[in-house]
Amino acid sequence: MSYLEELNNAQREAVVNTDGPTMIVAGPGSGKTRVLTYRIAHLLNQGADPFSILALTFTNKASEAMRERIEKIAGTNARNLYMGTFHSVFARILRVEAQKIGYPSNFTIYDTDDSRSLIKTIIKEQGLDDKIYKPNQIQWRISAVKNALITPQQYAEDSELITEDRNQRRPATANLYKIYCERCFKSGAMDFDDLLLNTHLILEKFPEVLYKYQHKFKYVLIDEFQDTNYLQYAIVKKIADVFQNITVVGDDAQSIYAFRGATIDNILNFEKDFPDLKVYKLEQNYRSTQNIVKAANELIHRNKNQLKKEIWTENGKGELIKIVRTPSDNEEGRWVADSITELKMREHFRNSGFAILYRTNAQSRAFEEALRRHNIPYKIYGGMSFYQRKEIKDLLAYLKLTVNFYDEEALKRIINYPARGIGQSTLDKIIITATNENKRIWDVLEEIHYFDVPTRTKNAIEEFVLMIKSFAAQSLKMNAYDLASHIGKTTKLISELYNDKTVEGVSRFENVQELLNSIKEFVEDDEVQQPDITEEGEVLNNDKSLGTFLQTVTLLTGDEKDTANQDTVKLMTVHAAKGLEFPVVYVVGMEENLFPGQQSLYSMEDLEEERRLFYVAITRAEKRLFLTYANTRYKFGQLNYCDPSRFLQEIPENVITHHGEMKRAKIHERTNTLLSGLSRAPLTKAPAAPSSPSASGEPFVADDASGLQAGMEVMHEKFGEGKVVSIEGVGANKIAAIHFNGYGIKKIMLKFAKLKILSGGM
DNA sequence: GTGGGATCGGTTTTT
DNA sequence: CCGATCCCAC
Repeated sequence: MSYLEELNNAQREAVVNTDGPTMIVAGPGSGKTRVLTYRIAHLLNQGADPFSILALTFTNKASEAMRERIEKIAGTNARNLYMGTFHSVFARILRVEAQKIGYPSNFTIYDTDDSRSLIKTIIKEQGLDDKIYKPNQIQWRISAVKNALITPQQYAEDSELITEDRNQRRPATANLYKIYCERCFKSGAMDFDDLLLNTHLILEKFPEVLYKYQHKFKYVLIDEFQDTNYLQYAIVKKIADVFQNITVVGDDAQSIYAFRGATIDNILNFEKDFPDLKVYKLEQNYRSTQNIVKAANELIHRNKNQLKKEIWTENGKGELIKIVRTPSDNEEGRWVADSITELKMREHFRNSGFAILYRTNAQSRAFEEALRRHNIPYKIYGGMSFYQRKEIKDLLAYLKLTVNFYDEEALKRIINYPARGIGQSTLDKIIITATNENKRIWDVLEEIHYFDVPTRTKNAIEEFVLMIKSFAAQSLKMNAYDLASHIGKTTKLISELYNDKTVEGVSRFENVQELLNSIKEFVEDDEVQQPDITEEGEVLNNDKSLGTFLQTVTLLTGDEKDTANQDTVKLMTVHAAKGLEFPVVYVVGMEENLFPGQQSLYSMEDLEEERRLFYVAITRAEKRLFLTYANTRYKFGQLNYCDPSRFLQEIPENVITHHGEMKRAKIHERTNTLLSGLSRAPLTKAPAAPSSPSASGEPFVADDASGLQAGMEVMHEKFGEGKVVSIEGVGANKIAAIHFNGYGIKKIMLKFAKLKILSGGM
């Protein structure tokens, strides 16, 4: 067992004691992934059946990496592990079991966009105002209650939830939730939460199914346990109940998904639910320099909510952490690109040794531009994923509809794309008919000859139905790749893109080709995997069917290509960087209101989560760490002044060095210049109007540029004294805004010299 | 039913 | 600044 010799004592203990409930608490850089992979490999080497091992991760990236590493040690057996993200593993199980609760095994998976679109539709159908019932917020709420295992019925009877909704002036939320669930069910569709929820439901309702999986999975292992939510834990707890061979690996200090329901309670409950558990602590850090480890420790100790832990390292002190101030976001980008160039020359780092980490995806732009100008190859993770692009979703929608006629979202997307004369009003009528007769949209389409519709439209619809049915018939004879190409041709989808010679058009065309390629790969991949078989004897999950492909693809977030091996600088959010490490790390945008984000400044819990996030960010670095911030930053195309992040002050002085000091006075000078320039700037299109601020909150209309002065008076009147902390410049449509800093942030806006209070602060 | 121009509103983070 | 949406002319 040569691989065991690569481990230190604590790691080895955690690898070889494979039985019984186990918790491995592993600090950043402590070889957590290695321990987990070796533990699984060890199980296999000791003769465990790979099909009896369930290993759950959070990202596809993590599970791919782990499978590869296990394969190196334990051979091709690793391919048969039941391993993947929670969502993909449960989707696989549901493919076998979903029929028990009335879903087809070919159920569609709705991604976030599909589900939001459905919610939007429902809100409109119910005649509700989408300014009050904001689809995003409703979606968030539905997701939250699903993960708390609250059914629509329970929601409607829960006085606390009802009161909350009433206070938010959204009393119909419970009803929306109910309708949303019904519509998903009717469409044969599950959203991301449903994959968990329905798995849980089936295990609870059907003891024989529970029995089956309890005995199938003799070993259960969970990575990043601190990020599991209540529902996920409830499921694995059930499954592991018989053999009790459950291993969780995690670090409460790296819990950064509370916003989506992850809870520390799972760690505490775990100790309660499995009282005789063994705990292994991995605290030695092999990744970072002493300076970085020290900064991380001091920082995280400021959090009250934490299990006491201290990471340490035998590595050298290393370079000091460099804090960098730049005048603007663009110069921040330029500085980082310069720095990368210099380090590559002087110290021979590879491109792939660098990572630029930011808080929000929107920040990537400046770095992209600078890197491109410096001819440094880079790769951006996250942002708009490949599978969210319009052209991809369009083709996928055809495929989805072919597999599942009832998929409402897919249907709505492509019934008139490319245009075939079935417009919005026709579709509206059909949907109303379907709702009234309690049918599905597809049923109405199929029976369109019974309804009163203009002949032209009728023909168009009949032709459409016929086309989709013919695709479905062909799907039985063709493989997924041939079918997809056939569909692309028949629908003119591909030729439409091919004829578009704009830059975007060409890239869309290429994207579709890439999708076809990936389907081809999927079809030709002859990796053997033991199939799942239903009680009815149906063979599932080893086929190359379109249905399997579609379910897999929806759960894929980004490009799972082997980009890790390419020699490129990596750009990503801090969230996406979890589990990764780089010799040189730039954590950028270290500004108050950005990192920590402004929503987190008013709650202790949220601020602590931001701090854990920052902890994750800096512990990605092996040798060099740069923390940069800009004095000014564009937001919605408008200039803002920024303060350095409080987190910068939480790093001990003796491990940092500064670069690019800018005098405070100078900043104020610039602020004032802007201010005076603004008040002199003539604002066009000023409507004639009364000139006194109204107390009712009605927009106050000023007649000219003096509106700015008037605006400040309104501010004082409404909010009391405050100082101007930033000004957003006069943009394309003459917007000016003042940020006030009294208790919180107050903001007003001058628009066509019309004054409006946009947000009242906290 | 379609396409163009004006207007409004919005930024966490992921499966 | 950028995309979604609304409104209007064909």
